[in-house]
Amino acid sequence: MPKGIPLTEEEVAKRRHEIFHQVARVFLKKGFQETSMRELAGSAGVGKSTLYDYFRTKDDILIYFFEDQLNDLTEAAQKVALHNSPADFRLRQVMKVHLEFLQANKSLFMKLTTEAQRLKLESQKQIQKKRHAYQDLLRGLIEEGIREGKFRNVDPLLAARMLINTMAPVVFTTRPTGTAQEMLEETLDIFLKGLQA
Amino acid sequence: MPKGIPLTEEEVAKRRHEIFHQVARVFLKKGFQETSMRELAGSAGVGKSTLYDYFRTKDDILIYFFEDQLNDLTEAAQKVALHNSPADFRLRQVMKVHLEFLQANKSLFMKLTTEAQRLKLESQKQIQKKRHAYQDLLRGLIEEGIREGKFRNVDPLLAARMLINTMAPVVFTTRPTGTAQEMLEETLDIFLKGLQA
DNA sequence: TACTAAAAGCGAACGATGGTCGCTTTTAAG
DNA sequence: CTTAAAAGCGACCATCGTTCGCTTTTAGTA
Repeated sequence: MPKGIPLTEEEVAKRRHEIFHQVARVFLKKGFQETSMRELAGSAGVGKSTLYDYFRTKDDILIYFFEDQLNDLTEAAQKVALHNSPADFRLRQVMKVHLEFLQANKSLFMKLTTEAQRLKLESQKQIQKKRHAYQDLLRGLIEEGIREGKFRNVDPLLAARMLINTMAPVVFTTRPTGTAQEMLEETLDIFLKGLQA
Repeated sequence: MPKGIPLTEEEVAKRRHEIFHQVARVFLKKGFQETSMRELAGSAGVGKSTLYDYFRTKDDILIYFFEDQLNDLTEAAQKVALHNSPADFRLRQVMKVHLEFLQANKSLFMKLTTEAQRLKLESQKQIQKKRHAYQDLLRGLIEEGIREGKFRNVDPLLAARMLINTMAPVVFTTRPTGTAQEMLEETLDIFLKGLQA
């Protein structure tokens, strides 16, 4: 990277992604909190301060990519949610997309989700808004299902939060009862049957 | 506490409880990870090393009491689970006991549950066994419900984990949709209807 | 009564951490 | 050739969790 010439925003974003994927290799193995900035820098082949040139704090390294992925999930889910089919079918499709995200790239999003819950409380506040956006998307689908007579009259936000909070721990567990796909399908079955009108 | 005379195990346990409830006052406000050993010691009116005389590590302070409460919950739930009534009714009663635990002492167990998820990964392994014990209790109830024809044939461990993992985040939320009682009741409704034969 | 070992309590010190400061090198503009 | 600006980064800082070893108190023993 030549000095003396300021980087464009694209170059900064590209550099962040490069650094992230390099540091991810080490922290996904031993845990984000268990990995020091010195170790992260070493695995990216840069100096410790370089991390601070691209990220405000240590927590921001994880937040930046967690939010990136959560945005992608919300957008992908939004596309599915806009299909012209019954709400319960679309909800099921959205949750399949969610599972795909959880499992992609050696469960990167899954692991980021788990690590995000272990960040400092201040850091978690930053993520909250984007989590709400995804919750609201599911809430909309559940509301449609209620209007269509497919779902009974439950609190849609509660149901949305119930579903989301169930996802990661049910799939990412030390006591699996089947494949991730099977566990998700069964969880969805129980949930959707619980909503059935 | 007189020196020169070794403390009995009861005295040690009593002392631990005293210290814990003193340190809890400060870390429940600002987060366990956000509170230093120096601050914990100060709030208990003891020296920093005194904490190490009673607890092996910082994490052990929280683990000791989290496990204590989880044992109490499992025992209380066990008593309810042994009643002579339909399994679906008993499951509902057990979850009421669970909510009582989550809400007691200004949500002490709830907050410990949340903080426990932010401990070091090694520390979390320590808690796992006791978590499994509670999961197995609910699994047993669900299995009975299936045998009684009250529940349909789902994987009982998956369903148990689904329910437990739903509890804390649904009730302890920044986006409540009612009182804790109401949110729990509705969550249980959705879940039990989902299991219905 | 004096001595001694053992126990509780604890502050100084240690090695490690996240984060900052300011230096070095490279680059383009004038 | 000079200069300002930018990227990169290691030494340094304050604070952390944990350990070491000291002080005080106590009871048992000679």
